[in-house]
Amino acid sequence: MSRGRIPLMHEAYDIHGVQEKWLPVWDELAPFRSGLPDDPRPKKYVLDMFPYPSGDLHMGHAEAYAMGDVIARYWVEKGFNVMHPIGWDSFGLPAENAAIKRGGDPRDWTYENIAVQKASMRRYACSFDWDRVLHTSDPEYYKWNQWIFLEMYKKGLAYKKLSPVNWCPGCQTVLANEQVVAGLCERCDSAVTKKKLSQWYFKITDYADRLLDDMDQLEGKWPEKVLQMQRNWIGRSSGAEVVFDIEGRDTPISIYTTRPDTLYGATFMVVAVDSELAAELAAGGPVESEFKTYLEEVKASSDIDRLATDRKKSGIFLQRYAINPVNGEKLPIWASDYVLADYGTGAIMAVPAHDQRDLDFARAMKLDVRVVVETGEEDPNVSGIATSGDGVMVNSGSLNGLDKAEAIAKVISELAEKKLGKLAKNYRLRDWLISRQRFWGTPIPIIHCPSCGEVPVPEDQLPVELPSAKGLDLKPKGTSPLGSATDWVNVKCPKCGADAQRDSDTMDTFVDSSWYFLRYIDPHDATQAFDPKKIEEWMPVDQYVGGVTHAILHLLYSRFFTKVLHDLGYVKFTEPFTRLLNQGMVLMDGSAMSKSRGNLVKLSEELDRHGVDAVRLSMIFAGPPEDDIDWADVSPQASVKFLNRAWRISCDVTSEAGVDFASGDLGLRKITHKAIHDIGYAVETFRFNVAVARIMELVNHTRKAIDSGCGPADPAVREAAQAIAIALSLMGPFTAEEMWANLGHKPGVALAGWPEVDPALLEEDSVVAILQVNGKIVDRIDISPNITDAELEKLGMENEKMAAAIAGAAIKKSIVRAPKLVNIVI
RNA sequence: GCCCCCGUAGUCCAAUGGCAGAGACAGAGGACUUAAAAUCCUUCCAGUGUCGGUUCGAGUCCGACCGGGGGCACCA
Repeated sequence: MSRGRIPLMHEAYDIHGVQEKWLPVWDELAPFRSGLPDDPRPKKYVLDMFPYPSGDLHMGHAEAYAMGDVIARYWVEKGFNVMHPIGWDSFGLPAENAAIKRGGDPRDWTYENIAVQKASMRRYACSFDWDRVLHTSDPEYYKWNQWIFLEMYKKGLAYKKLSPVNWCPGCQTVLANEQVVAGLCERCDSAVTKKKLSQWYFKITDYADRLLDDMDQLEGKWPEKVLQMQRNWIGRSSGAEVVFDIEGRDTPISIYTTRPDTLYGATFMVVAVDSELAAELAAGGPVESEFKTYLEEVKASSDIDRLATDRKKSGIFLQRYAINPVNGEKLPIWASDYVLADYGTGAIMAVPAHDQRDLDFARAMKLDVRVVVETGEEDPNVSGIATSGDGVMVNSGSLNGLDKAEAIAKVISELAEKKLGKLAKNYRLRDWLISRQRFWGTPIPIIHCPSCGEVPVPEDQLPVELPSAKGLDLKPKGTSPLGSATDWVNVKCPKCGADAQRDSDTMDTFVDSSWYFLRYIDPHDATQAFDPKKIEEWMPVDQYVGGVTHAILHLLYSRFFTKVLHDLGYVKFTEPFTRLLNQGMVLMDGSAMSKSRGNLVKLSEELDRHGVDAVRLSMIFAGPPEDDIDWADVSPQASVKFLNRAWRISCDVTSEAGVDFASGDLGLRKITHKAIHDIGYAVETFRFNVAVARIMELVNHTRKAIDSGCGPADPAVREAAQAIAIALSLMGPFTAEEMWANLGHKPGVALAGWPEVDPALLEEDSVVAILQVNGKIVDRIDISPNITDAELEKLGMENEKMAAAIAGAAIKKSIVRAPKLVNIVI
C-alpha cells in the first residue's frame, strides 16, 4: 500500500462543539474591533443595513450578513482597519401593534427582540464591531433626529402644510408617497385614501436635480437597476410652461407640456377636478352644482380605481374658455380626474391627436381632434390611436414643415418673446411627508403656541423624550396617541411662556435610518450627532450591503440627508455610499417565504441541523450575490461535506508551523498562489460563489497532493492548507478557526493576514494554444507562455493538422494572439 | 404604455470577443467494508431561448422576436 491511501481520518469534526468552543475565544479576542486609537491600518467602512427587530433573524438576514461578512472579513485579512458596525432600526409600527395586542409598552417587545437577534448574530459569527451598537429608539439616538429636524426647519427644509395626503385606514396614519404601492399601504395592504390634513414635510424636491445628477458618481459602483429605479422615481421631464388667457378671468393659467410643438393641435383644456383652480372656475357658473357632484364622486373613489388605466374617462365642461396663445383660438375648459392636481400646474392643454389620454377623453366627450404632426401613421380620428412619434409639422402656422425638435425650439422662443411661455422641468418626486399619528417614533420637536405659532424646542431641551406608554391608548384612531398624554403635551411656550402644546406626531422611521451610518462613527457622543472630524476619517461608506427592497426609499432619503448635511457644512461629501451591493432574496420553492404560504424555513432550525458554517457557505455558494436563492435548490449537506473535506486537509499536514514554503512542491505551490490570487479577485468583484469554487478546487488539488502526490509532509501542503483556512474564514469561520488550530497556530485566523501572492509562481511553464482555420479549431499545442506572435505563427504553420486543413489554399489573413491562438483565414 | 435586467447540461451556476465547463447538486459505476454510512476514485449529460447582423472568430457585441423577472405609470 502506498502511504496516504490508508484511510486515516474519516471522522467528521463536531460541528456544534466547534461553535461552542470558539465563540468565547472570539469574544475575548474581538478581532473586529475598529475603535482603537493609534490603529495604523488604513480604514475601510463596510456597512450592512441594520435590521428591524421583529422577532428572531430569518433566512434573509442570514444571507445578507453572510455577504457582508465575506467583504468585511476579506478586508481585515488584507490588512485594513475595517469598521463593520451593527445596530437596530427599532422604532416602528410592529412594536406598537404588538403592544396594542398584548398590552404593555412597545419598548419591552422591541428590546426583547433586539436581545434575541443580537444573540443570534453572535451565534452566526457576524464580524460586527460590538462596541458601536446603536438603537434608533434610544433617546441618545433620536435626540439627534430632532436636532437634524430643527436644522432643516431653520433652513425651510422642514415645513408644515395643509394638503391632501395618503391615508391608510388600516394603520390609521398618513403615509409617504413612497409607502403607497399600487394604491395599497405597503405595510397592511389596505386601500389608501386621500385626506386633507396639515402635515410635516421635508423638502426633498429642492434636491431633485442633484439626486438625479449626482448619480453619475455612482455609475458602475451601484447596481444599474437601483440607479434606474431612482431615476424613474424622481421622474424628471422637460418641456415648457405655456400661458393661456382665460375669458372672464384677470390672471391667465399656466399649463405644463412636454410637447409644446403640438400647441396648434390643442382643442381643449383640462384642469384637475380636485384642484383649487377647478373649483374657482366653476364657482358661480352655470355648472357649479354639477361640478360639485362630480368632485364628490371622484373623492369617494379609491386610489386603486384611479390607477386603473382602462378606466373610462369622465369629466365636466365648465362652460369657460381659454385662449390659445399661438392662434387665439377659444378652447373649452373641462375638469377631469385624469389630470393630477399636484403635478405641473394642475392644468393641461389637450392635444388629442398626439396624446392617447387626451384622445380617449376627446372621443368620450365628442371633442375635436386635430392632427398637427404628420407621422405617416393612420389618422387618430379613424384609428383611435394617438400618434405620439416624430414627424413633419402641419396646420401649425410658423411651425409647418419642421420636425419635433425644431418645432419645440421655435415655439418656445416665439412664446418667450411674448412672455407667454418658457422652458420648464417637472418631477414625479413629491416632498417627503414625515409626520405619523403613531406613538413609537421620534417626537417632532415643535411646540404650538396660540400667540407665537410654531416654536422649535430649544436645542438645550433636546431630546423631547417619549412619555411612558403606560395609561395611553395606543389604538389607532386617526390622531396621535401622544395627544392624550396630557402631562407631556401641555407645556409652556419657550418664547412667551404662555400655555402651549407639543406637536403630538412622531417622525416617519425612515428619518431614523437616513443618517444612522454617521452615528456609528461615535454612537455614544453626548455632545453632538457626529464629529465632523471623525466623519472625515471614515465616511463615505466604502461598501454598503443590503436588500434591493430599499432601492428607492431608504437609499434616496439617505442621499437626500447627506446632501442637506453637506449644504449645512457638516460633511464634505455629497454621496453617503460609495459602493452598493444588493443581495437577492431567499425563496423557497420559487416564492418568497411566508407563514401563510407554508414554505417558511426557520433559520435557527437550519443552523441546528447543518451548523453555522454550512448555512453561510450554502448561501454564498448558491449563486451570484444579487441573485435570489431558492433554498429548495440548495444543499447544506453538500456544504457540510465540503467543510469536512477542507478540515481533513488540516489534519493531514505533518510539517511544522513556520516551515519555509520555498522548498515545497512547485506544482502545488503554483496552484496555491493562483488560487489565492483568483479568490481575492473574485471577492473584490462580488463573485463570492466563484471564490468558493476556487477554494474547492484548491482543496481538491491539495487532497491529491497528500494522497498521491508530494505527500503530507511537503511544505507546499502546509502552504496550501493555510491558504485554505484563511480563505475559508470569509465564509466558514468556525471550520477555518479549527483548521488554523490544527495547523498549530494561535487564534484567530481572522487576523492571520491574506497570503502574499508570489508573481513568479503565477507564471505557467506551458500553456495550450489553439490553432484555428477560419475560426474552427484544428489542433491544440503546448507552448511557452512567453512565445512571440511570430514564433507562434511559425509553429502553427508547421503543424500537420493545420497544413491538412489549409490544404494548399491561399491564405487571406492570419490572426495571431500569442500565447493563445493562431487563426488562419483561407 | 414607458424603462431596466435575465434566458448556458436533469438542477444550481462558471467562462478579459478566442478550447462552451471552473465548482457543486442529482444520476451511474468502482475501491474500502461482513454490510451500511462516511471517505476516495471514475463517469454520463448541453452547443448557450429563436432568427438575423457585425467580426478572422459571438454564450459574450448589435437588432428583432419568444419566454421569465423587476421598476414606473391617466406625471401631460
